[in-house]
Amino acid sequence: EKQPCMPTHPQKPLIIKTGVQFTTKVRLLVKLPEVDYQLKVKTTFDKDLPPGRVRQFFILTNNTKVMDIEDYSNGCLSVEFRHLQLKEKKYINGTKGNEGLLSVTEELHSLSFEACFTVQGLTIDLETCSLPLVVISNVSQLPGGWASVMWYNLLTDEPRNLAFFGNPPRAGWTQLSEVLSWQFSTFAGRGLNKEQLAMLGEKLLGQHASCSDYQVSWSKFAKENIPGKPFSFWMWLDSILELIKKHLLPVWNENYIMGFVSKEMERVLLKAREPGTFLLRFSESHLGGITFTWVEHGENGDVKFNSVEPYTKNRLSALPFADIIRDYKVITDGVVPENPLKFLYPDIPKDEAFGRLYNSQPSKVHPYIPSTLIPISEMRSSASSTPRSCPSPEPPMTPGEFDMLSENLCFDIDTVSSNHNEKQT
Amino acid sequence: EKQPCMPTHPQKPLIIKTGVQFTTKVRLLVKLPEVDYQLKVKTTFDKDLPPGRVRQFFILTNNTKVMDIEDYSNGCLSVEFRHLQLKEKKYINGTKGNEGLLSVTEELHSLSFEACFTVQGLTIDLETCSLPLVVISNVSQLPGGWASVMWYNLLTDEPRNLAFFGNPPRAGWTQLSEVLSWQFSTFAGRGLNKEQLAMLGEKLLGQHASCSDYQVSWSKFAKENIPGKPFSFWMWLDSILELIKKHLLPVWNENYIMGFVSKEMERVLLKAREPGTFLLRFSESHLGGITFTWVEHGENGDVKFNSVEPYTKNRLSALPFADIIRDYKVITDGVVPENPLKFLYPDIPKDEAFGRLYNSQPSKVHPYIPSTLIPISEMRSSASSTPRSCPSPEPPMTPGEFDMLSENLCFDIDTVSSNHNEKQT
DNA sequence: ACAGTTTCCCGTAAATGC
DNA sequence: TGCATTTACGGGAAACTG
Repeated sequence: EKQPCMPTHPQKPLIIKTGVQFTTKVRLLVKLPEVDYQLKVKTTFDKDLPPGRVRQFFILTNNTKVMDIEDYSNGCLSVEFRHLQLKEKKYINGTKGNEGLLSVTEELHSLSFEACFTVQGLTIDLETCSLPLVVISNVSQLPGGWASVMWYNLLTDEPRNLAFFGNPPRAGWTQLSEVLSWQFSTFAGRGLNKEQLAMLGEKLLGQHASCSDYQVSWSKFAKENIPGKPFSFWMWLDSILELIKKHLLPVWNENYIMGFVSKEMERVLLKAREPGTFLLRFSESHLGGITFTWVEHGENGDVKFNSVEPYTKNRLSALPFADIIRDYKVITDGVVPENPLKFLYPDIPKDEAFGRLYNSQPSKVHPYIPSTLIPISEMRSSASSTPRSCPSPEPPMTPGEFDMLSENLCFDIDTVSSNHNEKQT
Repeated sequence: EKQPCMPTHPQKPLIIKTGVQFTTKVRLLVKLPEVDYQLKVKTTFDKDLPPGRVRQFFILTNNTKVMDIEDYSNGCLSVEFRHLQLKEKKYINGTKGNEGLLSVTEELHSLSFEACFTVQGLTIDLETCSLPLVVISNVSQLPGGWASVMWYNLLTDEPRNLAFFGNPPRAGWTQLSEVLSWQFSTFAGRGLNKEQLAMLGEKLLGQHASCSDYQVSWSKFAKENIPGKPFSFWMWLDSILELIKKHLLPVWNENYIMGFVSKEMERVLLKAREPGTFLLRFSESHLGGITFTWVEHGENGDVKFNSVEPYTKNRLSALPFADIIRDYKVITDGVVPENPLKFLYPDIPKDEAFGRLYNSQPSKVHPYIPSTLIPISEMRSSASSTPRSCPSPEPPMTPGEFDMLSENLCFDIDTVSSNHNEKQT
């Protein structure tokens, strides 16, 4: 009879952090014949949960409230609990929650609502409970918790299977990829296209990607590390989602970030384009990084690809990404800085694509000269001995002003580790 | 008989933040004849403080402990309270603490210790209490609280005058300047020299600075805003101290930051030096900023001074200050970037002074090209029409790549507001 | 409306537990 | 010892409260 709405973390329902306030609301779906007395509702966390195996929590703050008539709806009774807060139960005896089998973000909990009332001499007990909840103690556990919520909702319709992660089912790639795209459309405003999803599928499934609908295990999705990397597939993907949310929203929504593209595909795409054509791609080797790769032609006709060291949230909070693209310079042999980025793949002039997104920061602090940061890469001219385009008589750059690149890299070489994700579609 | 040690905030004793743990220790200075029973000590916060006028706090956690023999000292009894935590008492009736007269950082509180024991049928009560304490609820109040602690310690020897800020005495500039220098030597490792203190004195006292020992009021020191600025003298000075602690420690300790020097004095000093001579100075107009000013000679023999927009903690956490000095470039008319900083005042070659402090960040992320940020200012050539030093046939900087400075400033002009701090020593 | 003050809580670092 | 998890709390921002 009741329909429990759910507690919230910022935009992530069903995840509750200990010590942080959350809100929940219950509505009585039947109208009561007599409402001449107060109907109290009590919420209990982890009710009837047997001790052992998992942690248990309780509601720190006031957990009883009186139902009231909703003014805006059709007059049914409802109650909203606010400022609820969770704390872990500590056991005196040895039984410590979370015994190794499941990680804390795989533990499922629940919030129960109880009410008892009497109508015409008849005592009626009402009880209902929430969908499974994940309890975390630090925001660093939010990605793991959200992975659990996604997997549960994707793969079961049961309202309360708290043992779900004892033996979690696999997910078909088709349905999983849909969920992944939803994440991006929900949290970043634009979902993933076929090509992007294909790259993710390959990364996750390796050679099985060609199968019509390979089943992905929970472990492969969120628990095992990607071979050769210290993070799981979902951790990696979520770090990118966070990067977009905080630093790349307009660029992402304009569809200027190809993002998920293998290094091989990147080359195939750029090879035939004008020199100075670049594309934007998320780092596969580090969490939450974005890089650009551009193509150059040496005078002996060979094609060179360069990728800049990925920008992470720290760098991007010092300088917005569009400004990085606008101002990026390469200095070769300490001579003349030049911006190698000319056309966004396939052939959009850089300023045409990013012009509206540049942050013109005039910063009129009167007696001072405005100053801004500029991203620069320094390279030695390669073995192919590029001639100096402007051998100025007195070099404007003092030699030794920068630490020289210890090595010049003309070709972008894949890491040597044997991961499954270096295939080409 | 007891000697109370004091609770701590990071390096700032006598200031306690609500909800944050603190520690205190009491020692019994006389040896007891019989110690065959446990001697309990109880701590009470704001004991005997009459309600009204000021906020009152209490200790949330366990406040009673048994004294123990100190193993390392001469066997006297002592007890250390850890994990103490403060919370404000809320009154049901209208009496709300802090009634307008004093700001919360001027309220003085105290921590009391009580013990009661019986020797040979004689009951003895022991009680002692701490020096006055300031209670804050957010770190943003720490500077204000520390100002109070300094003023109290500077101007009274009373152990417990909680009404001190009801009518705070003035401080002689001589003793105050000593305290200010101590702040820098304690928290930044190097104190202030005569010239720096003279500039501060002038800033605080205006024309009175010449008086042999002008008295500074508490209000002028920490409460009133500096004329024309939205912050008090101490807030300004403390913001600089924080900037040094977090971002400028080595540079400050090498004595490379003149820091406190008026804009007039700056010019006098730089005027006679080589072009490219620069000095480092803290911003007077903004909290926690540092700038450099360098001198240039126009070809018509005139002397020009340029000051860069001050760097604040945000910028400095993107790029360390020494690297800013190393890499700073000025672009005139979008042509050729040049670093105008050559000699640290009076005549130390830049790299000789700062060489050891540069952060060479090779950042060997293999397949990528390292990238770093560089601070740049862009200027139009001035009305005196500086000829282009290198009119390259194909300008390497694309025109319009930066937002142009709306105005070129040859002379650094003081703000027009009538503050007292624009005098010359 | 507003300024002084407190609360809230993310995100990093440190502590803790296993 | 190392990893998983929790605790601590600075710091920015929102909420509070006269």
